Amino acid sequence: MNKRIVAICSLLEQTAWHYGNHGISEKCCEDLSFAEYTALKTVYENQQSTIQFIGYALNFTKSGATKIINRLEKKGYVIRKISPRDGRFCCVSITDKGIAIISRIVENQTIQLENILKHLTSEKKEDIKIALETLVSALQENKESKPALEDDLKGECC
Amino acid sequence: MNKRIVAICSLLEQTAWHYGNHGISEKCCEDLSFAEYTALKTVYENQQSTIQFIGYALNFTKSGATKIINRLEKKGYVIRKISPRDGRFCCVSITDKGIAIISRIVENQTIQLENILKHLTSEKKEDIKIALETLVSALQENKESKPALEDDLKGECC
DNA sequence: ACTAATAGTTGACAGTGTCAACCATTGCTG
DNA sequence: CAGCAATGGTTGACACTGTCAACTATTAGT
Repeated sequence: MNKRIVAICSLLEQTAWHYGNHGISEKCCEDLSFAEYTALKTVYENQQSTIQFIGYALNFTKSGATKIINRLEKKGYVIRKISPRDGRFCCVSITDKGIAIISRIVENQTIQLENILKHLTSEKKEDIKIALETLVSALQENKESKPALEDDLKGECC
Repeated sequence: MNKRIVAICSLLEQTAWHYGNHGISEKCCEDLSFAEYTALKTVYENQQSTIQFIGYALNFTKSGATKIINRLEKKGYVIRKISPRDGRFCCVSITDKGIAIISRIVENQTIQLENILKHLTSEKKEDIKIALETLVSALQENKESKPALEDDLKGECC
């Protein structure tokens, strides 16, 4: 077994734990869980997302997606609209309040991470960024794409 | 706000999501959740861990740690023993069955990750590894250490 | 011995995602 | 155009899982 890959795997798990629900959420997600924050960010980055799209992005079932959007709507961070083009679809978009909290959270996390990485040289930070980019895009490619979703619903369901 | 740090933050969140409960667990953790797997790995790497130590490693309360060890014990992956040195302590150690499942999971994940990263050159993989190492050790340093735990209980409570 | 501190356990509870069944809308077919 | 299948979304029952607060048991200090 390739030792380097094993090591990367283990490192990824550690960062995942740090950045998952048990590292981040309590400190800087205000009234959002990590899942809710991720969902909200998805909506933020893909205006007029459908419920299915959000579910796909989070690896949730559609009912899971419905519920998380319910919570976000109740808290005032997103709004639902029925698509005029096709009454079955639901267009979820972020509110100003939603944008505000996303900004605050990103800012907080950035400050924290900046502090954690403060001892590293600029080059090292750049290396980390590039490495993560490579990794994430490799992960993305690996995720089997649902063409129907990708093509049809990319930000224009309304 | 430092754009590079913001980017790293976002990338970390994405990998965290991939490697957290919603990416990994269903595919290769058999009958273990990601949390249980992490706990088991902690026990594996720190024989004779106390409950508190496991809780600390996972960012769980001690009652959370108790429960996760309960589950692992019921499944036969760890055993409890009361410390002969101090009857308040609980020494948790991994069983052969536990070692076996850890090995299987690590192997599966390695194969998966190997596949995901197969298009990258050896140098790039090395870069990723080094970058993650830097990051993880920076994260580790940041985690305020509980000296009492660290000194007293490191693998020798029994 | 009495008291305080510490390790661990327990039960009630809340948050959260899945499953299966359901409704509503649309599109296809004869 | 009627009927039916396909699709998007919602709902309620459920199970899992971690926290909180209260508890027991053991040890250490005076």
